Amino acid sequence: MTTKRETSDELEILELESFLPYRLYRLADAVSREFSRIYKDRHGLTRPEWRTLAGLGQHGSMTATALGEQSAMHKTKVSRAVAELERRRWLTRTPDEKDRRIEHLTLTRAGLAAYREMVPLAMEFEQELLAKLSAGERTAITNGLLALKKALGKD
Amino acid sequence: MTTKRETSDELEILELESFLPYRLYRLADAVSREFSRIYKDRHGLTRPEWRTLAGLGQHGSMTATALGEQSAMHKTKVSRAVAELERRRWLTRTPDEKDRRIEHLTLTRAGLAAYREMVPLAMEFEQELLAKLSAGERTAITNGLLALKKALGKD
DNA sequence: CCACACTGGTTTCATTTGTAACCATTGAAA
DNA sequence: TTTCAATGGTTACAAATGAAACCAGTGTGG
Repeated sequence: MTTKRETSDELEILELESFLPYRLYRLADAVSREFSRIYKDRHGLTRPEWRTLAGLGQHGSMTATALGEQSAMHKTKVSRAVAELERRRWLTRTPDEKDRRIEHLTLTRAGLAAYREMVPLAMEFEQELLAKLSAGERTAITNGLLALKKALGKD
Repeated sequence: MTTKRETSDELEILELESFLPYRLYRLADAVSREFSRIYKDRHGLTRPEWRTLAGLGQHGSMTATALGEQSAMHKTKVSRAVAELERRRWLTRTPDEKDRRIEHLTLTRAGLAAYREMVPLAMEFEQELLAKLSAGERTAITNGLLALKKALGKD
């Protein structure tokens, strides 16, 4: 992954292009940026807002903390995204009966409609991307990412 | 990569956890965050600053535009990172003789020293990460990322 | 019952980022 | 040569982010 130009303690050069953290980041950034156009153009959503929508659409009803865990967002991001979606009337908060600190978040009809509209677009985006890969490459990416995730211990 | 719950136009659910852009981003973010500790703890560098250092260390002397291209950074990021490294006296600007818009950036002795110190740490980080993978997984990641990059057309 | 640590969530503030406007310089066209 | 589009780079402003302080509300130990 990385090339040593010298063996001893002479100057060692790091080839950024093949440095894993960099490669990974650059690619993720490019893909994410590309994909973001879909929800940004369509509804002016930010990434945290899109993730919130996606999380709620997928799970039906979640607390803010659960959302943060599922989509790896800082609580402040969640808080702000939720506030914005609420402002749009895409979700509602229902206070928990037993624990009044907790709010259960649910998509409204409008929120659900937006979700239903986004899902096929998201899938299509992914399909188009994957379609450019061979079957072998697809499994390579899938397995590679999975393995790396495990290696990171952030399971 | 993605699961359809329904075949017809009923509600389709997007499984965020297996959605490629999300998986990619999450992983890159985690790795990058982890790695950033190295240059942040050690020298209080930001990511753009680190990349600038890495670029110059690798290539010896570059213009700001070249830096931006190599490390996929917006010109404003480059500009600010360069300004900061200059403030630290880690690099110097030399105006181009022929084209006075251009400045050639070069690491000073101090900058080079910092670079030399960082490189082994970076390599070690990568090695430790890769060491947790099997040989097959390593090639899977490498090839997968490469293929995806090509698919994106951002070569 | 009452401290007191903890948790869910929001807000405040400082930093980082992106967009667009900008300045200076260049190069080609009129 | 003057003009004008394009380029290298910086700056100004607005938006997104993260850290830490904060405000309930909970639940445990005395």
